[in-house]
Amino acid sequence: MSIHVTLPDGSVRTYDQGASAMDVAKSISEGLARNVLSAKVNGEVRDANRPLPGDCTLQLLTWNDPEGKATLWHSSAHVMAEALEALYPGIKFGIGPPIENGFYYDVDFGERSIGDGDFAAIEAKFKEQVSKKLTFDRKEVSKADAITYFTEKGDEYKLELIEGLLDGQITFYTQGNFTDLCRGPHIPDTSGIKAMKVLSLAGAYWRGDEKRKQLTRLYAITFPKQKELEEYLALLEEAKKRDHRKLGKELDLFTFSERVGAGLPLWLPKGAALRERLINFMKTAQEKAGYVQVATPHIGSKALYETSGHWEKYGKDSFQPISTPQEGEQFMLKPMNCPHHCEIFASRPRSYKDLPLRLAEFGTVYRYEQSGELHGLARVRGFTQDDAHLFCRPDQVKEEFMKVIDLVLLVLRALNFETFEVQVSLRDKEDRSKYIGTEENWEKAEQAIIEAAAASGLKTTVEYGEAAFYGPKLDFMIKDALGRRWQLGTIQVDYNLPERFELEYVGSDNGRHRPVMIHRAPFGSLERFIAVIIEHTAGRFPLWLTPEQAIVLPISDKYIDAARQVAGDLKDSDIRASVDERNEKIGRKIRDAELAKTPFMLVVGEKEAAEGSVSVREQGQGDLGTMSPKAFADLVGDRIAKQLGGL
RNA sequence: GCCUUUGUAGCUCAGGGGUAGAGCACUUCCUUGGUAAGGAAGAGGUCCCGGGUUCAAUUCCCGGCAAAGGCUCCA
Repeated sequence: MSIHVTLPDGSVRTYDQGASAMDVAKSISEGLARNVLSAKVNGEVRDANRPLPGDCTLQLLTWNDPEGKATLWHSSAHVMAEALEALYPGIKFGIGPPIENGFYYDVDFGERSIGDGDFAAIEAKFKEQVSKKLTFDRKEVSKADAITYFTEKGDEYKLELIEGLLDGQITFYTQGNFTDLCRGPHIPDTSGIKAMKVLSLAGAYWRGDEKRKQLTRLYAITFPKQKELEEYLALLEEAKKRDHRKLGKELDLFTFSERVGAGLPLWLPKGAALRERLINFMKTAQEKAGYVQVATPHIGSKALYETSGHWEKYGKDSFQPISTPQEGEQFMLKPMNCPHHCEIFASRPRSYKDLPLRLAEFGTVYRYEQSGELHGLARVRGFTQDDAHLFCRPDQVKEEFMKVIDLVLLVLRALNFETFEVQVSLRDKEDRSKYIGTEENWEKAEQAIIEAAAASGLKTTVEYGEAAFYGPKLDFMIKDALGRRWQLGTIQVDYNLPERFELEYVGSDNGRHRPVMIHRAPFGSLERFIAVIIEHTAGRFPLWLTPEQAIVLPISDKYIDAARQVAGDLKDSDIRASVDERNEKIGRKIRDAELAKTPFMLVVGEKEAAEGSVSVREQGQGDLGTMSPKAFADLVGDRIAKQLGGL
């Protein structure tokens, strides 16, 4: 009997019954066989040395395939577990999956406490195990046997996992002295692992549940080459340099104060000015799109949030109400602007002719975040949204939604964000208790979003369970320097708040109708948005946004007056410029301006002072030659116009 | 909130039971220099806060506060 194996290039090869993916690899080349980590057989990732099931399609997986990497890392997790068990007998294991960059294993160390001082020993033991060229042996076991094994071992976590599995589908893998409950697949043997590093350690609740025991999670990563590990560590270092918390300090944009409180950013003059420019940019774009600005207070009566449903949903987990001293009235720091805006809509009768009504406000809101969740500007307790609420007729929803998508794309383009993900966030498929509103309205809202996104030609992914409690969302996500994903802009369709606030307009039929609300914030929060811009640009902001667009550098203090004249001329052309009047050589001034990431340096010496010109140098680019201040101003103006896309 | 780590000059960090250290930044002086660091001198600290141990604590212990990584990746 022989079997036919179809390879990715479409070629078909014939092998004896019982041949493995590894046999196929060997028949192609020894080099390939050495690099095979696992194999995709009929779309399923399996051990490379398992016999093929018969005629099949086969893709050999190596380090160059995401699944290949995952296999190596998963196997590495087993080896790390073995190393840990050898070092710390009696410990218990949770789960140990591969992740985006490496793998982790959750371990119950019992009374023992592990710190990063223990990493070296773990790495050494790991290398010792790996050098034995251990193989991973797969074994199918009955549920009863599996339970017996881990009962004897005393590992209640594995037992709990087994409980959730079906008899007949349980497999163990053994390498060296370590046997683990595992679906697999694994790499042929450990010789492919050449470099390993324990990266960090963290507490992680068993099964992600805060109420259950906290295990110790060890993050680590392995590579088939030592050099790749070094490159990866260098990459992490590089990412640290882009960290917005570090750059924000270096660029004098913002700070935090213990005395003011955690998660409450203080904007320094340069940062505040940058924020202001973002706000003005958005205001201009919104005015063109038919929005009107409103302004509302930072607090609102508790009753307002009882009406909106926020109190019931978030009351316990938000800043608690503040009370008036005499009457004991209760007010909340506002966590959202929408209830206030609903009341503005309700302040007088509305006609269908008034719709859509687009109320915009740069509203500062306050949300309690657990102390451990705070993160620079990206997660804070007080932040400003570029918020707006569009009240429209049901027949206008799709068009309005699409207009908002256009606005978000305009913003992303002006800030050079080329890569972002768009996520359609819908309700949890099973648990609907988290949401308010009728099934019918949710259906309508979800449909509206899906259709509008499709009509705008956006590539989207759908996530269930990510919707807001009052409606589905379209979220724009960006990755930061460390690869963490942040939600920026968001657009949400909401049929519920208009109902809770009993909002109405008079239709052309002279009857009363309920408007639909669209919540939207292209930046999301200004704080988080600025954090992401900082990391995305490594502090080299777009010219229109940057705090200082040009710095004038006199060659010596004989030319300070000429330099001041130039700076004055530039100011008249609305260019932000200052003069470096320090008693330093030109080389030093240039170096400092380069490091400060000032986009343009204008050198003024004897020649320039005499002819009223400037010698222009662009940050990171070098000398652009001599020109008049006017010509330079035009150059800056042109670049900005291009960036802003005509706004 | 919980786990691990950290907190020393404006910044980055070294140190260590008994006068507190470096580099950069800052101030003053010298230098007037043409596209990435000119020279010299000087000033600068509640060693996060509170308690304990000790003859003596910035250092060791306990408790706070703040910051970092994680608690979402499901055999």
